[in-house]
Amino acid sequence: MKFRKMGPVAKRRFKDDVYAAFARIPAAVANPHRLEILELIAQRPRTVADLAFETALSIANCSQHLQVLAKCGLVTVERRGTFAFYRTAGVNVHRLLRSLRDVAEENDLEVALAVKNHLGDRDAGISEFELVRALIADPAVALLDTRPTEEYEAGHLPRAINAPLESLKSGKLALSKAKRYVAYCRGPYCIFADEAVAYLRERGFDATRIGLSPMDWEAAGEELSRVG
Amino acid sequence: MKFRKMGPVAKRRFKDDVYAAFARIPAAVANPHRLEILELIAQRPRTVADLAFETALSIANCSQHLQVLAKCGLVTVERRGTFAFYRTAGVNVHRLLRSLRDVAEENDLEVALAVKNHLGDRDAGISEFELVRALIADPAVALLDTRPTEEYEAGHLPRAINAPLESLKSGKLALSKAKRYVAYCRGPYCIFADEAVAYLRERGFDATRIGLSPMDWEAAGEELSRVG
DNA sequence: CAAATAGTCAATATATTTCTTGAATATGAA
DNA sequence: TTCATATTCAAGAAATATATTGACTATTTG
Repeated sequence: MKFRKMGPVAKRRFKDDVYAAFARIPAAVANPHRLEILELIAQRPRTVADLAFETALSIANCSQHLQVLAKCGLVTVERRGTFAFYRTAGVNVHRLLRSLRDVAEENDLEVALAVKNHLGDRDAGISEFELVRALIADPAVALLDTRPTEEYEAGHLPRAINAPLESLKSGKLALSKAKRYVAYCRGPYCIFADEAVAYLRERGFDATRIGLSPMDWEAAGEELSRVG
Repeated sequence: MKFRKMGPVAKRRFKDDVYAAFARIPAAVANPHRLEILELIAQRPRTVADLAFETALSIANCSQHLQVLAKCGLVTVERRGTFAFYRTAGVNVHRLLRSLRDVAEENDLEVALAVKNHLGDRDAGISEFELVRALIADPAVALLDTRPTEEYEAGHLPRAINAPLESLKSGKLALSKAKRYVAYCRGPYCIFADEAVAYLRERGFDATRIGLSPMDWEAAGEELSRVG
């Protein structure tokens, strides 16, 4: 079948339909809880109960949010026994989250403000992406993945060491004052890396954070390292 | 000021604040009319009345939508006399629109369905982006920008000729059966290129469409040509 | 089989978003 | 100054989205 000519009224109806369908994707992402859920499962797949706990939502509510996301194809489910593991649908979803953050950072002062209100003048950190490659290559630098071990295992930056706060506190990690520590976590709005940097600095180590997350790294077309 | 430690309750409040602020951007884009408005002014700046006409909205309603977009920093206004010219805030906004479309195309069957319902099996066209560079370089190919002249003048693909439907119909453009015509317009959900291709094919020309728009081209970091 | 667990569904009250209407403002022209 | 034009503002009705509650289904365990 070929393209069919339309009068002006048909054209308007067509456009209305297209944009209505199209708008469902931003609508799915336009809820604070769903955004948080998305960023969580972008780190690694999770069950409904996991997500409900981490987001402080009721299980029913969380399940409903997940279904909204699934209906738009933003997340997929895999059922194993009575569990439902949700994961992001693909790298395009990560790219979408990334470009939302880019716009937020460039345009929306309120996000930055909300962060400042709580964090004070957060450590500006080493800039971004271009540098990360150099950091990975630099043997004087130790990259610290400050996320929970499960997320580290699901994919981390090359050469990064898993170093969640408890792990640092336990003293099991051998740290050196000669090294330069660069911490990252789930992204610029996550505080794991801040906590780790604060902890390390108090003890006299050279520590900085970067805002880049493994999700961003992958969205930019780079490979993540995995365990096992 | 440095990073300040937070208890679990403070952390939750912090996250709620961050994601609430963050979600305002997708919320602004989550309305069909605002999406259409954004895609229109991504082509070239427009006045409120222009946009109201093109989207078939009342002027007051359109103005309100524009203010929602402006409040998130997605669009900017420039006032000249009694006119208000709205334009997209920058290339990040274009990238956001692009990644929404990517997700839509990959995941959301309904958009594709809405398109199919109205267009029939639309001409699949030559694939995408990678090819466009080759097309631009190929002297046997004539790139047709089928958008209105004002949009063409605001920025078009290198070597493209402005060829809105009326212009083709008027016969003022010298066309050759030896050429291969490749048409584009505002993007995959716009029908200008379809109309041009249909018109040319009826008359025995070799014509195809591509879905790529000048906006995408720019979002990918390429330069647009401008008149004047 | 019954009980426990993980998740989903359905109904409803609440909150938010959207469109319409008509008035208000602000600029430029006569 | 007066008028017309382009846009914005404000209030309210209608439509939509959200969180809560409690019931429901399906799978595993005893």
